[in-house]
Parts: sequence; structure tokens; C-alpha cells
Amino acid sequence: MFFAEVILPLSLSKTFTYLISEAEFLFIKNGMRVAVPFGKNKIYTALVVNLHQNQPTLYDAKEIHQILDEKPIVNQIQIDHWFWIASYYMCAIGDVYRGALPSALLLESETIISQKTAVFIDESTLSDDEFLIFQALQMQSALKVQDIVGILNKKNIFPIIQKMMNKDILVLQEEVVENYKPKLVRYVRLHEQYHSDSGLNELLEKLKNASKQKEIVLRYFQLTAQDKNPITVKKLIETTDTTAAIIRSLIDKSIFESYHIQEDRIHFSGALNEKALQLSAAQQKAFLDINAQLALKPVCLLHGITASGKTEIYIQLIAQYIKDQKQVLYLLPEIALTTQLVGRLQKYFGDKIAVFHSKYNNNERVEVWNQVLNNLDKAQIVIGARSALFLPFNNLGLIIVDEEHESTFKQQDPAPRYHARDAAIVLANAHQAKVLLGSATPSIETYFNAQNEKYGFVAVNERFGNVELPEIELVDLKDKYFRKKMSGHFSDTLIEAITTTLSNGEQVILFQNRRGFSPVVECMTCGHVPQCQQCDVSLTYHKNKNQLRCHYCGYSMAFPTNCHSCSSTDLTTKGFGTEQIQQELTALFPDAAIGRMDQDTTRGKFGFEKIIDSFKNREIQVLVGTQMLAKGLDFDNVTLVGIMNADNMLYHPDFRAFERSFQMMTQVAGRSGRAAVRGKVIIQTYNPEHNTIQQVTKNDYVGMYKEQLYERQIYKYPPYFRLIRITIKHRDYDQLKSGAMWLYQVMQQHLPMPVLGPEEPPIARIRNEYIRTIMIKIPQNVSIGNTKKTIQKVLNSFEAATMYRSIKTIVNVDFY
DNA sequence: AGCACGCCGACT
DNA sequence: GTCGGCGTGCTC
Repeated sequence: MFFAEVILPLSLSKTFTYLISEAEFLFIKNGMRVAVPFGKNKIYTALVVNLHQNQPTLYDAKEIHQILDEKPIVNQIQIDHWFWIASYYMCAIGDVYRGALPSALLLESETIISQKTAVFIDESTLSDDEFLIFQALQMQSALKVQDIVGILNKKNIFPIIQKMMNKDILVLQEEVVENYKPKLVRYVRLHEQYHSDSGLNELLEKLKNASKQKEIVLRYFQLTAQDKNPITVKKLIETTDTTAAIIRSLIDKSIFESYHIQEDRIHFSGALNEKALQLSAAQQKAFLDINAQLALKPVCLLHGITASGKTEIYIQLIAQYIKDQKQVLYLLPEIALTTQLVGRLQKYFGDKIAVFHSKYNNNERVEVWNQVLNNLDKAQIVIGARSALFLPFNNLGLIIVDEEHESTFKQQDPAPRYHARDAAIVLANAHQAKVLLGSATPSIETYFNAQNEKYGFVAVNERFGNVELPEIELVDLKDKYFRKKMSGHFSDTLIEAITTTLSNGEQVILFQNRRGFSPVVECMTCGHVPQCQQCDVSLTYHKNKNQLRCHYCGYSMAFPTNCHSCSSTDLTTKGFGTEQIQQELTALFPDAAIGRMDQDTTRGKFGFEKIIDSFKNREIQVLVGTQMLAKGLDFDNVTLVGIMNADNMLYHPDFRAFERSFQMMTQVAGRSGRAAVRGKVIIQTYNPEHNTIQQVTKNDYVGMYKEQLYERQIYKYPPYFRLIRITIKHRDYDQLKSGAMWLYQVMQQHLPMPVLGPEEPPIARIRNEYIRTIMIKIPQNVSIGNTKKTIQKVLNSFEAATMYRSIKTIVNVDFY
């Protein structure tokens, strides 16, 4: 007997065993997908990870339903890597599988309900619900489970279906739906009969009275003459500024005919720039040093100050690996940055670049997946956010992790909670590939590894083209408020600087970190602030929609007309977000073009690009934004950066608050003066003497590193200790409290290391669930593997205890 | 994640 | 007395 060991796309840690025939045994390879029945009547897309002949003793293995692939779509390196992620980040292998594979490749079955043919049904024997289903089936031959839920307006419809099946009225059928559809593009061409000169005259005669249609036909000729390529319907509509309806009428009249061609959804056409890349002396030296380091070590850190031209160094390095026919993965912290980067890389690598991230739709992702799988030229360089790490590379030579310090490389919410930078290093090791970590402000852990010579280290300390670092000026808010030099949140110094910059025709960026300082509504009479019903937070005021919203559960309500506590109508908005800054700015500079960039204004696939483009094109003079602005954007006309309030990031209850503040401010400051003119940065703060702020002004990364490292050692934080956070949630406050205490005590008994908690987080209730956290600090000299095993054991017994088993637990390894 | 089984309160 | 709510446990 032959068996296949598979993983299922469910949050399950086990693999499952299915029976296969000998022929299937010989055909199936690891990494192929098979459709398998699982549970009562569902079919899932499972992934084969092992083939064997060991019959399970405790149960009868089911047979697989169907083989879905001709050849593996996942390779062994990936499978091993996924198991490593599951084990290191303490999550189910099913979670990794589900997170890794584009969802279009994870087909799921859908139950199709239809009427049994050639059976007489006595309608009088049917109950009301049964009659409704019966009637619906007269109109439509097949129904889905969801349809019936809608028709009956009931949750649990299975008993009714069961009854009708017993009465021999219905049949069920599981249907696996293929989600991926190749993209077909609609083209138009002129109908054959008008190709000759005489036909043409006839056509123009015909359209004499339809000026719009005639214009379209003429434009069509113009376009074909211009670039010889087939003309898409879309292009014709765009260039002639018409509607699809008019084109359709031309097709209906048989003047045009339309046809379809399958094509890749994503293609970047960039003219190849034949000119070789010209590196500065400093860049060239860094490039050689990196190569020397990577010859000795698998990982190298490139510490290059802002605007030192790291991208050119990357390009040179990529070119080298491409020449050896190796694949290159370029990881970025933010999807929004890809457009800018793709544009730059195209000049050197033409169409060898593929992009992969979560804003791409399912079909687009499958295409990139297949390109990488088949090692196609057009996916030799993959640019992507953290999930690109899961692509089926088979010949990886280099991984670049740009802006290595960014926290977005760590996936926080749904499992797998992996860190893309760390997982990339493990993956590279399996491929015998190299990793380059780049940053102007490396994370403490990475710099520590470089200092200890675990990683290679290369520094670039001059800006490209020898542009000077910006001049940083601190503004003491305490003093300014005392001396009444403030207009709203703007100091006179900042206003003056903005005025000068604008009059020079240069641009300004204003940075406001919203974290923890959202605008709220407050009652002037009783001080009441509206709270979310389900979460322990104040509702946030959104001016453009005149709404109050909860950022945690998404609840929203209209702006209240009176206080819900005392009914007073005297309400005011408090707090300080980007919106308010924009508003104040408009009042101060009524003639300036002001743009805002935050989560609200960058929704949608190209929302971000739109704002960036209009800023680059200088249609916007002042850009107000949140942390998004800190991430590697390149504007050549910005000479002033203002940080509205440096303090709210400094005082966050987080061991990385100072490190993060330094990184954030240094990165934002780096946006200023990237071309010829020396830039200026103004930081408004209540604590101008604070060490971290002083380090930012002196551009003293090493000073910040040393100070933080010292504190990390004393207070037992990374890199000296590894942290695991366990979050537990429950609807019942008391049950959660006692469960948290139990878990804490048992953990402490079994672990010879600091266990902290159980702590109530700043937001102690979300979506009506109370939350507590426990933190475990693992010293360097203790085995992480064994510690995790112990933690898992304790968690297992916690989940087995009757009184606690309804409490949800979430483990987050290296949560920082 | 489903989905069934099984135990308690609101209806015929 | 039954219908249906959701807490609990298993799925190869």
C-alpha cells in the first residue's frame, strides 16, 4: 500500500496521510498539489510533502480525490524552509502553507446542490423551508450553500438538506473551482472589407454623419501607423476620449472587429539603458568591499547614510549575479516603494524584473509564481514585500533586504508571524546564496551581529555627489509656548523656514507621527470622550467623512450632535493628526498647494503613487504625512523637512522606542536636500536635550547604538535576550484573569529565565475580548529549541485544562 | 477552518 | 415536548 503525507491549508500543525495507488505513487512528487477530502464533505488543496508505505495503525487513510499538478509547483527547499518557519515561529505548518501559496492556487471545494432528475415530487409533503428550496431549484438548476442560506435566511441549513436528501429530492456534488484565469485582452482591428482603398472610401462615406465614430476610425489609422502594434480597445477608448459604447456600435456595424489575446498581467516596458552604471569612488569601494565580505560570510550589512546611493551599489551587485544566471530577490519594507524602484532598475535590467506583493491580485500573483518556478528570464530579479520570500526560487544567488531595520518585515497578525529578514537569511543558507542587508539606520540586532563579525560590514559615510547632510535645528516647544511664539502646532521658526523655502520655489515635507495621538471628540461641559463599545479605546475623529471610527474593530458612527453622557451640544475636537496639521497649514499659507499622505489618502492600488507623483512633479508644494514618508523616497527638490513633534514617538512603552525614534527622525531628515542645495531639518520637541534627539542632530548612529546596547544588556532585551510574547484573549474578564495567572505561574516554574506578566496591554479589550500578555526572555546561552518545546508543552496542558480551554492563545516569537 | 455532537433555554 | 442556541472535539 502507498501513502502520501500532505499539509492542509488550515491552522493545523500535523500532516495528514492519504492512500494512493501504485501508479499515483510513481507519478506524484513532493511539492505537487492534490485535492483531498477532509472532514465530512469538504475538499481542500493539500500539498504533498512525503511519499511512503507506512500504513497508519490508528485510522483508515482516505483516498486522495485528484492530482492537481503535472509537476511540482513547490520545491524541496521551500518545503524545508516552511517547516523551519513553523517550528521557529511556533505556528501550524498549515498556516505557513496558506500564507505562502497565492490563494488562486489553493482551490477549495464548493458544495453544489441540485435536484435529482426524473423523480416525481409530491409538493404537499414538503415543509415550508423545503418548498422554498424546491421552488428555487425550478428556477435555477444548481444552488450553492450560500444561496440557500440566503433563501431561507437561516444559519444552519444542513439538517434541511439532509432531510430532502433522505426524501430523494436532492443530490450533492463537490465542485473544485479553479480560480486562476489567464488574462485576455481585447483588441480591435478594421474589418477586412475596408482594407482596400475603395473600401476605405466607402467607409468614410458611411460615417459622414457620425463625426465621433469617424474620428475614432481616423485615430485608429493614426495609431496603427505610429507603432505597428495591435490596438487594444482600452487604448482606443483612452486616446479618443470616448466610451466603450461607441466602440461597440462600431463593432456592431462590422466596421471594427474585436479579438482576444492572452497576455501577462504585469509587464514592465522600460527602455534598456545601454550606458554602464557609473559608481562614485565611495560606491565603487563599497561594492568591492561587499564582494570581499560575501566571499567570506553569508550575510553582509551595508550601512550607508541617507542619500549615499545604496541603490546603485545594489544594481551593480545584482548585475553580477544575473551574469551568472542566478535569481535575485530584492525585499522592500513597503509596497509603495516598488514603483519607484522598478523604474530605476529597469534602466539596467530591462524586462528581467518581476514584482510580487499583496496588493497584486490573485491572478497576477500566480503569474509571477509560475515565472519564478520556471526560472524565466522575466523573473530573474524579483522585487517584493516580505511575502515574496515564499516564491519557488530554484537558483537563488542573492537576497537584498533594503531598509533592513523596518518593522514591517515582521508579520504581526495572522500566523505565520515571521520576520522576513531573518527568514531570508535561513532561506539563503539553503540555497547557498548571499544576503545583503542595507540601511542608513540598521537595527541594533543587525549592527550587533556585524560588530561581532557574524555578518560582514561595509559603511558608506558620504552622500552621493558629496551633497552635505542637512542642517538640523531643534525648536524647544516649551519655550515657544511660554513665549507665545506658536500658531497652533507651528513654531515661528518653522513658519519662517517654510516661507523662505516656498519663496525659493522649493518643496517642504512635514512629518507628523500619528501613533498614540489621534484626534478625538471631547465634551466641553463634562469632559466625556466617546469610546468604542467593543474596545477599550477612544473613537477617532475623521473630518472628511464627519465620522467617529474605531481603529481596532472598524466600528464607525456619525459625528454626534450632542454629548452622549450629559447631552450638551458643546463638543470640540482634540488631538493632533495629519489632518489637523493640513488644516492649520492651509490657514497659515492659503496660497500654497498642500498634500497629505497617510492611510486615509493612500487607499487603493495607486493611491500612494498618485500623491508621490504629484509631489515629484511639483504640483504639491508642501506634503504632510505619517511614517510612510520615512521610507526611502527620493525627491530632489525638497530642502526643508519639519518634524512636528518628536516626543510622542520617544515615549512609547516599548523597549525599541529610542531606537525607532532615531531611525524615524534620521530617515525623515534624510529626505531633505538630496540634490545640489543643502537641506534643512527643523525638529520641534519638548526635550531638546534628550540623548536620542541629540544623537539625531549629530548624526551619531554609533553613539545611539552604544547607549541602546548598554540598556539592552541591563534590562535584558535583544540582542542579549530573545523575546517571546504570549497573548491570551477571552470574552470573560475573570476567567481570563485567572487563566493568565495560571499560565504565568506554570511558565515560570518550568522555565529557568525571566518570565514577565501577566500584563494588561495599553488597549486591554478589542472586539469585546479582554487581553493579557506574558513575555519570556530567553538568554543567549540557553537553547531556544528546548525552550520553545517547553513553552509548547505548557500551552498544550493549558489548552487541555477544562476551565481554560476556551481561552485563545497567540504566540509571537521575536515580536519586535 | 468547518462541521457534528450534545447539552440547556424559549417556543408549539 | 421540540427547536435551535453555541460550547467542545475531531478531521487522515
